[in-house]
Amino acid sequence: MVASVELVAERAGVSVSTVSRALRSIPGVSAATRKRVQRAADELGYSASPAASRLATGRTMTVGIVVPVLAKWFFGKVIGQATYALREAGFDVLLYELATAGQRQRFFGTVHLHGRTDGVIIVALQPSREELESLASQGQAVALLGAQAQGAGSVSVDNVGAGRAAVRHLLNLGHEQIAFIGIRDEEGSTLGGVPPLERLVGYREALAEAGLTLDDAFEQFDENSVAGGAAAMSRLLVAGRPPTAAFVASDEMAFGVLKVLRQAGLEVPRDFSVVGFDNHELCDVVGLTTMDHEVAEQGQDVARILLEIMQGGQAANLARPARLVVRETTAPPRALRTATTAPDSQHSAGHPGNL
Amino acid sequence: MVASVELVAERAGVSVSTVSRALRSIPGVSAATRKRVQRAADELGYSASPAASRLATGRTMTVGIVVPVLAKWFFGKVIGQATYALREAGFDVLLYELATAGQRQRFFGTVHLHGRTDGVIIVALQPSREELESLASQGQAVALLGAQAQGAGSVSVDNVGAGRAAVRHLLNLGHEQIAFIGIRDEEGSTLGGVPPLERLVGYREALAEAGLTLDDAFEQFDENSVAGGAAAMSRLLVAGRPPTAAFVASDEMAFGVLKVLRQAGLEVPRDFSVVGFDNHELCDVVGLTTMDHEVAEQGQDVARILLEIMQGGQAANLARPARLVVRETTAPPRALRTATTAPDSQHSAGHPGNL
DNA sequence: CTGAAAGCGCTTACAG
DNA sequence: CTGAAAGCGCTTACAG
Repeated sequence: MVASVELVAERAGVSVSTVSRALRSIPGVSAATRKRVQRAADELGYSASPAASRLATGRTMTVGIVVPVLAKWFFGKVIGQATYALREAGFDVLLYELATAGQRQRFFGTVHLHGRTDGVIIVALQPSREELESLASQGQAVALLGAQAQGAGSVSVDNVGAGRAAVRHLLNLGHEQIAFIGIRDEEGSTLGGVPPLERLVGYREALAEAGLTLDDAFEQFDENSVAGGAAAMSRLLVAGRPPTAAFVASDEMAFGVLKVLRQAGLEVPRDFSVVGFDNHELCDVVGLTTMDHEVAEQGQDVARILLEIMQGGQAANLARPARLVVRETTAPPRALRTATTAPDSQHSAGHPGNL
Repeated sequence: MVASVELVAERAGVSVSTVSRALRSIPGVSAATRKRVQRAADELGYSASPAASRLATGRTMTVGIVVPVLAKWFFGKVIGQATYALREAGFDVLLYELATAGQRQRFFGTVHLHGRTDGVIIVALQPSREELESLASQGQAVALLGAQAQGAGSVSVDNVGAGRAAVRHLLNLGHEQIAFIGIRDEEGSTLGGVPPLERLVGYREALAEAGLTLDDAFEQFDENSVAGGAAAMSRLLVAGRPPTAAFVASDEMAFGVLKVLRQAGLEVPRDFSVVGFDNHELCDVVGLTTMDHEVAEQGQDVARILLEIMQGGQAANLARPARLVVRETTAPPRALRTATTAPDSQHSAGHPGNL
């Protein structure tokens, strides 16, 4: 049902070599012939067999995108943006979801990409040296998002700085009992990537700089989801000395935090402040204060960087900014507020505390 | 860097034909030889060149997934589930985002899939007869999610019935001024698919059955996003005769509706009820009452159906259920409530109405 | 059960 | 500027 070069050559009255050259805009074909070939190809609805060209050239014009999970806003956004940029450049994209350590092992332990893709974008996964070597031996160009590695391009965010900024915002509001809710990696794998860990470092740095002591009980980890955030917050609620605010390493977890807080009868930000991370598209709906790190741009950047590598360019390493987006989930802690705000404050000192 | 059949054949001391047969578990190879070949292949880290096998067999062991947009929960969920099922069956997945009418035209107007995929899953897009013919001429098996067509497998939901159920819930609570907020298709294309239209039909049917008259001003359409829902709700707020409830065709739009309501000082569900559609993972966070239609299952089903077709089976057409999930955004309308609830109702009849 | 050889449909030196 | 031919790395009748 689909034409071949021979058909086109016959119809245009030239050899297959000429058809091949004419259609791929290779110099050394007269304008007239080129036009004739083009028309014949159009009339036949011809499109070169990808398998045959790949076999002949060794190039696949396809890129792989590897993510730890598909059904999350962050990854959907990144994939969407990267895919768009890749398609513009004429590349197809093959999708790989590595949700478990087992899948990850199988993916890197097998030669699968060779002959399927020319390069691969790895999102939120820190590949080991062996994994990187496997990719290299398969002839893959590689670009990382949210990680860095020798020989690979990358785009990342200063997560330590961003974490510190988030906590500083809370400190500046007067909070001193600040918790951290982070992403727990599944079964010891690094599926969640390193950024979550860096955010914890930023949290600790900010507290240390403020002269506050760290409290293990204030650092809670759980799976990166609404349920995970809710579970972590629930643990904080029963702590001996309850926090008045929390920096949550992902917006989705922060949504869960907000939910638990509401269920516990605590009003945000009156009774508790929370700042998230990502600037998820639904932050606006719940008014979540968060750290924005331009996810869409990261997706485009990582695609551009991979494209450059595949064209023989240098493997660029890009650092992207993060910034605080203040909405409605942060405010001074209640104790402080009653002391500093106007005397006619509606929150009397005798207000029954919920925490 | 990657071994070829010849290398393996040499190492195992057999011909390439035998290697090929042994590795693909084709009968007619002695157990001993098979074992020897397998070992040689393992030692060399051999994996058949996909380009070469595709050229020789005509099969790609790859499936395409086409969605109107990637960065949305619904599509991420569907893709994730379908991808998992496909991978289990040994297929790779190629991703295509058709966000604009132009992209759609280019995709179907060109022979692109031929030689790249054996079949394609099309999500939330109603392909025309020409588009279907193009896919068929390219040798593609096709399965639809959220649409139906001659010769294609499909999984869909009774959207008319689901829409009717959603509205009936509102009617049963006593609402009589019920609005519909739907998805507006971009520039006359059917990128949004038919389900949103069917939900409108269900809405109208329910109202008609209840003996209520339809009001054009109560039917608002906008883009399928938080912003779109917010814009549509804003239009409803300035209507001459304001509604007391709305059935919103997607949860994301419903989130926008909730946001506008809150900004307008209206309390949900006290002043206004809303029921969404999808059972988005974040419904739980905001307490949105919605219609669940088992999105994950739909993703698995459509993959299974495509797999069956590619194995030469019948193109199955599956209908899936939808059900109401009551949370916290629906209640009787205020007027009714003050009249029917206990006399000591805290909402006095004289309460200043916001709508 | 195993091997030699043709063929899948392109691309690309090599000649002219 | 154009064409004949080899080659990319598999698979699969066809013989044996």
